[in-house]
Amino acid sequence: MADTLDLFGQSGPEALSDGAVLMRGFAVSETDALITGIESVATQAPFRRLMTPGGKPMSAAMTNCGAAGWVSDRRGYRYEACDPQTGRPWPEMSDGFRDLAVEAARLAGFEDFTPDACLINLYEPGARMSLHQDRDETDLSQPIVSVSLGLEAVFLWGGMARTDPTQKIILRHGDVVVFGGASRLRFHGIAPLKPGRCPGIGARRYNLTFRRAI
DNA sequence: CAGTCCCC
DNA sequence: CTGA
Repeated sequence: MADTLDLFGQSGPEALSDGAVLMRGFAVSETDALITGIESVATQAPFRRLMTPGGKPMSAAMTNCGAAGWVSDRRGYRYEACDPQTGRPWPEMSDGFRDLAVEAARLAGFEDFTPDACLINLYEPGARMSLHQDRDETDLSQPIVSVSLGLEAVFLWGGMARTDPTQKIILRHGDVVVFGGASRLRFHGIAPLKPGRCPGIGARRYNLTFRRAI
């Protein structure tokens, strides 16, 4: 069974912790549509490096699609219906994006995922994301679905306290991580991206994170 | 008060 | 520092 799936670059869901599941290669067959979708979003809402509340630019660039988009500036973190840079609503979340996220959540044991936000992070070599929690969403009973595309990255999977030890997990093109339940508020991050190049995508990693924000 | 997704 |  596992061998058959492995022929297609996939394997069964793998538990990272209580409520957190890694599905290797789950999104590989959707690569072309996902990349096209990201490029379409980026033409309407360009990637930009947000400021942290402390006033420093993040190293990963971000954009969003869906009814709500995550933003950060000197006033804090929040979700906004419109892109502050253009004043227009964030681009629609396509059915293809939504269906992929809902199906991944379902396979991970979360039946009623209704995402309204997709944050798209663009990492270039050297970019990172320090340990943080996703806690700006209203309904913490809904999971986060994270899709990795392009260059591989070292995912830091921590605990409920910032100082808890972290597990290092290599996330490759097409891998999907779902975390919810007891793991919904775990600290997590991304180690500085190593240089490299991915066919068709280049020296970049995209990360799509689907959330129920409002 | 709590939060602090930054330091390439 | 900001915003609940």
